[in-house]
Amino acid sequence: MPKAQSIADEVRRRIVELKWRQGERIPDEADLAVEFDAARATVNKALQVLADEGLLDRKRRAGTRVAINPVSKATFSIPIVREQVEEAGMAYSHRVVAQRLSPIPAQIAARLGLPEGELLVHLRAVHYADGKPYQLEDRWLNPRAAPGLQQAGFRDLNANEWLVRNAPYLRAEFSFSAENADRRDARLLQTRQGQALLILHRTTWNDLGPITTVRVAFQPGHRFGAGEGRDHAG
Amino acid sequence: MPKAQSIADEVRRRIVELKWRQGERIPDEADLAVEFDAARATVNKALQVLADEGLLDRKRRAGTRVAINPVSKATFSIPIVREQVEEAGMAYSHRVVAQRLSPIPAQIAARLGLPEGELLVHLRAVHYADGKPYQLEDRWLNPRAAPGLQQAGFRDLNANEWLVRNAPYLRAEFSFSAENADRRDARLLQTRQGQALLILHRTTWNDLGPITTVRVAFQPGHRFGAGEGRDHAG
DNA sequence: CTTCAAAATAAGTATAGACATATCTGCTGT
DNA sequence: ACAGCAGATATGTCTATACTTATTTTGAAG
Repeated sequence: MPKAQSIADEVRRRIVELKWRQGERIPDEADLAVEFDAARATVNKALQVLADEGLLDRKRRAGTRVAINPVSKATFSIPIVREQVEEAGMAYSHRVVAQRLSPIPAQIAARLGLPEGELLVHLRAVHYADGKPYQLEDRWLNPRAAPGLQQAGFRDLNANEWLVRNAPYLRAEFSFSAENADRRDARLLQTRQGQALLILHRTTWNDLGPITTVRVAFQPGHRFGAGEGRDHAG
Repeated sequence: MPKAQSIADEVRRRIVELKWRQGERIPDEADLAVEFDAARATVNKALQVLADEGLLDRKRRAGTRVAINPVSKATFSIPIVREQVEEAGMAYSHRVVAQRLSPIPAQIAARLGLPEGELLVHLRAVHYADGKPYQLEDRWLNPRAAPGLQQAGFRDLNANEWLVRNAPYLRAEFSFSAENADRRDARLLQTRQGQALLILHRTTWNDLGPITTVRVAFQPGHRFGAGEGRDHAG
């Protein structure tokens, strides 16, 4: 095991076992280097890891303190829905329900930071697993931030897959909420009106501007998990 | 701006602008060190950052490639609800609805990795903002993993706050789902039965075992956001 | 042509040394 | 008492060097 990592583990252990308490100052890098018989750079690396994890707060001259409230990093992948379904051993299919160039409403404009009424591609599609609705996408696409999108053809484009493979992004925003299924949601997901649905809003940007924003409505009962250090799907 | 960071930014730019495409091999550390006039250690640090972000896949001898699978990291903190409410300029209050030592049902046992029937503290509480229900907690606490919990007294304990301040954890798991409010949810959140509720399940562990698992039901309409990512696509 | 071992390679890790920079502490003079 | 400056100090960053380790390539032996 790498030395830096074993130092990080030991420091983590001391924090979890309350040997070093929240808000308390811990020995400086030089002292720890002596204690662990390592170079200062190695101790520095270990402590930086813990600071990234949110366990330590570090400030020049002021030293290193145990963070007051720890932060958890969860990892989301933006999955290719087809692969996700197939990995679960089910047959994937996909249907584009609607698709046209359309002026964006105020709410979407605000989310994207574009002027209201700008023309973007509006796409509604359903992903199926073994013929049953799996998730429902309501998506706006900005061809200006994703050159090549026009050529990809919109007729039966699987936007999710095309974007994952062709449009790297610099920034993303996620939010979760819950909504009662309206008439359309219920019809497309083949469930009853009023059914509680987990809704994920996701927007991505690159240096040319917003790429896409999407509202994903999951199949009733779906659980979206995120555990520390693990890759998870959605 | 630190050199390592500007190298990372430049590499990121080349990926986003498709100069280096997915799956493609990028120059090795030594070559990049020459190009950017830096030591190899500095280039290494920059590329490690990008690999952590999920943008690059690195393997000894095989070199560094642009990652195929997009991964986005979002950071959750476990908030102190009281502070969250007060920061929004509202008055916080809190009510413990039920609380007793109770054998855990199978579902909770499975989630915690403990034997069914083990005695844990079961707690139900409501957090209020300006007198209106803000969120509803249904929590199981393991005193064995959080010594001092007994002394903290369960009568009107704000478990959320006590835990954040006194029980650092090593691992956490989150999941989101949506549920229609049942009778009890509706009563405690002062909403109608059937209302779609965003549900967060959260479990934390330290080296002594599971600390707590909690089901949080948010006020109707609540949106749980997580921003900041940096990778691929859609 | 196959198998397997040795060589080459690129990343992984650690080190000592140096300098930069933020910020805390204490001193100084008014 | 107080403002402001000077030093001290802990972390931030970079470099050159060395050695380690996983993996691919090569090439020799069967």
